[in-house]
Amino acid sequence: MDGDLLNGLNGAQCDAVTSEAAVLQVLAPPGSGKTKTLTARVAYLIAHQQLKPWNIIVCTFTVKAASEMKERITGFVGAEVAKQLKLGTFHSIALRYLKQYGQHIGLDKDFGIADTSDSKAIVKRIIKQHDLTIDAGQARGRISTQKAKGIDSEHFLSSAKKIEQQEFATVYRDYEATLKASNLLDYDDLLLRCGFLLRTHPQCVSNVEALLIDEFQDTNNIQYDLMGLFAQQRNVITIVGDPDQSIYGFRSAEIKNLSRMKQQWPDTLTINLEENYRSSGAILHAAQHIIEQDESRPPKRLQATHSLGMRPILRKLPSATGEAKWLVSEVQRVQAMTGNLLQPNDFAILLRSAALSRAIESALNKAEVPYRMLAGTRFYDRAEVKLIIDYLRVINNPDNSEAVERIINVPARRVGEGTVKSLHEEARSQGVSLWSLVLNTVQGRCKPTTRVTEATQKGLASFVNVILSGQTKMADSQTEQVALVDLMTLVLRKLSFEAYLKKKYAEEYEARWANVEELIAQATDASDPERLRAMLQEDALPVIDGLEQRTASSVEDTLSLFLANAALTSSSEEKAEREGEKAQQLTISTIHAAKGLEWPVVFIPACYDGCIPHSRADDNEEERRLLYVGMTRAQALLYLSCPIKNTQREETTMSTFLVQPGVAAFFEEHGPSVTQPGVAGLATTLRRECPHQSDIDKAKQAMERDEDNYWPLNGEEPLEEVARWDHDRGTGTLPAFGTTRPAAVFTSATVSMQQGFSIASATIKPGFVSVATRYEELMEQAQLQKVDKRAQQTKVSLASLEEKPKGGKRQIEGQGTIASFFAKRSRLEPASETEVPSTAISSVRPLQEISNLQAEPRPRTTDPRYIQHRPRNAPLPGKPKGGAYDGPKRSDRYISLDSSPPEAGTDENQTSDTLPTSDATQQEPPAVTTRPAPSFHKTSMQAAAPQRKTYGIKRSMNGWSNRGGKR
DNA sequence: GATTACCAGTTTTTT
DNA sequence: ACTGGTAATC
Repeated sequence: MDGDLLNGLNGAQCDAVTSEAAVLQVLAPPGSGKTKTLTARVAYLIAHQQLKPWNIIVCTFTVKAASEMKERITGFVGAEVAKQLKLGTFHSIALRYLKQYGQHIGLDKDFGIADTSDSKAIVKRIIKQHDLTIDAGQARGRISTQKAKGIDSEHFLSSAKKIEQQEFATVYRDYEATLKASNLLDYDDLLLRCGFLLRTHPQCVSNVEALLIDEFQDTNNIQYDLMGLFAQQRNVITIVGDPDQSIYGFRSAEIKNLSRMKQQWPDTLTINLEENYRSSGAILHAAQHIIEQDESRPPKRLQATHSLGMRPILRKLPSATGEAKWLVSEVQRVQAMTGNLLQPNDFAILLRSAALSRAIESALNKAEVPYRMLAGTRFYDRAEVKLIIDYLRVINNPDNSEAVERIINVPARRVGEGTVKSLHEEARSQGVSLWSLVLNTVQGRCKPTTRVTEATQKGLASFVNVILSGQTKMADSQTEQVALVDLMTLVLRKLSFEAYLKKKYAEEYEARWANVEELIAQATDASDPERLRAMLQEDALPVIDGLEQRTASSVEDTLSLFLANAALTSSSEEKAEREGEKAQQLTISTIHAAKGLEWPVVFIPACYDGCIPHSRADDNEEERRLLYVGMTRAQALLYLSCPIKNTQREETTMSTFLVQPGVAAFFEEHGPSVTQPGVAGLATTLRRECPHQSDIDKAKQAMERDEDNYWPLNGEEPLEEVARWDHDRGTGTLPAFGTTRPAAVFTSATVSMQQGFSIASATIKPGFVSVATRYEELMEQAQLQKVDKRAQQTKVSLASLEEKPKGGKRQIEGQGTIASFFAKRSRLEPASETEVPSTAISSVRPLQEISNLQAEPRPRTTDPRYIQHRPRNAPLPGKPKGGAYDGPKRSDRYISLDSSPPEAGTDENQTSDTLPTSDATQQEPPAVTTRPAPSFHKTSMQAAAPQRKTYGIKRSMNGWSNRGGKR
């Protein structure tokens, strides 16, 4: 037994699993087997301490973490036992307690859950009603924060002084009143009320023998309280967490809870896990370097167990679209060059915000790379599903005015916004719900002051009819057997829902209807008495003597349970995941949603200031941790990239986290050359079988290029793109280089690999180098570069400090950053046997200082293979110097399409302040000077260019929200 | 004449 | 998906 359980665990993990300590903290960095340890401990508690699974509570923060945890525990103890555990998100566990014991604190058993849209609508209405000036979104956030801190609306009211606070107090109070009137609890209420229940009725948790919490660094104060309350009987608590991965501060997570826990239970045992089993050494070192920028953070050990592997990549690209194209080409290249060792499933693209997916989706679609969205819009939030759910909610509880308002005119019934507002207001002043006013109007019992046209009256009647027949059906269920699914089909039929979808979504209709079918399937599932019993049992809390417990009996109960679960789950995702296993597809996700997961290859695009760190974030440390979390998802290959222009075509500055001293040393500036030993190293890191050389060769054949050498390193447009621009417009006479130029060969090379170690030279390093030695080297190298760069760095950061406000004359700052970034680059020269960066730097330096007439501190990589890709580095023969070259920095001054380049004088004046240089032209590499003049119009063209390229994909569709269940 | 329906442009992260 | 503006409609 022990053998099985502890198999494959290291010493520290074993200690954690078998610890006799009552209160245990396991602090574990990414990839150290945190979840594995937690699941093994659950199994251990059951097997060795004879705890009953139904007396164990396991809490996670996200739905995905919960299902992952369940899966892994099932692996240990089998499905039967796993099912008996009380496992779920904090919210779902709180929900179970409230559904089953809520009557003890005066909670109606049919309470619904106010989801985000409900609370938003309520707050908005209150603000409008009182003519307040505060922002609805902000107010909502503040309500949540106040609740999380445990300050209720009354308490807040008494302490409010300023007008602005008074306003907020009003909103808060009315919001609470509205929830109460509609019999709703919001997300925070679930936790708060559960806390209240357990405080006043500790018997509810008298059975609990152990509590385990995953990702503890994300707990907020209420959740912390709940922890103590859940465990109040025996105080047996195990938590795992990592302060470095705390990324939910916006949800009031408190890292301090870790130390608070130690104070509350002084005998808390802390075990640190230090070994990372996930990522290659190079990835880990880079991530570690970034997280250590936070100086307030206590130093922590993180031991790599894998070999160094390939250095992460930090790539510059011209634009979001360019970045997306490059990204896709790298996916394809790496896949081919590794002889299909890597499949689409092995790639993930992690984003700071979901909206960034657009360009990437286009590129993936165009290249026909299959992909899926992880945690896009939750299933129950998809418009068509939500609509049906809302109908059911109203049938279940017509006093939910927010839900009524959302569905009253969908499908269109000629009941417009104005009418609804007015009716709502009237209902409020009469002290009745919107529904009863509408009902009375339709049935002729009252005449509203609101003007209602004949058509509108008819529309209202048909709405009332749907709801009433639904309610009748439910009432019938007392006498005959009516299932949940019957109710749903009734609603669908009454609404002619299929026809409605067809009309509204046209060609997208199928995917929409598929979602509805999925919903029907779920309802069918819940309607099957057998399945229903199983589900209820799984949710059921153990019966406790002398404590009254409610259980679902009627359809009504089933419905309200179903709806409550719908508000908390994203259950179709499991299904999507299962399907996802069959079909190979790449993953796109937000970094937040990717927490706890891992992939062999990870891309993190859009690494610029304003995105990471996000411009609206108020805690930059948290943003840094977010980047850290993203980076540590990668097992073997990590790509960060930064378009030099954002989606609004403004110039960007690379993320502050990535321009800090020493960072550049950890990255390559382009994708790796994948060699045979490199593939072997990858295979080792991923613990997979190495593909045959013949497979690699075969895959290579199909590739247009086998190196990441199409996009210039400095982030400018590739020559071919520029040529195409000109050609399309009929003004250019290119191309100087064929579009199918043979791929360049990395002679002086960079990331060649041997036995999993990256070596900065093509010269293959003989013999074995220990991880430790390599690490030393790397650190030394970083150190050297740090010293070397201090000077430039100060310059740059000063510049960027000054330029904090956006807009204006960005170019100086931007160029400074770019220049310094490239100045840091050192490994492009063939290094000596033992890679000594400082040498490399000095050998590169002279060339870097060369500048052309433009006086642009453009990066000067010495690598000849890139020279031909830098069309716009040279002064343009016989033409004014501004032109095509000054794209980004002038973009704000060119709005319309302008075919003549800017006056030379202006440009010179402007740039000469920054960096006066003279003789650069002569030293320009020959390859460049022979190149014909490219476009002058890039900047203005871009500004005037059609807003979007659609690539034949409907752009109206925000894939993020729709893709989830389809295909 | 007022309302409703449709179209175009922008979006932090999650229960 | 949400907002705000304009065209179409009772």
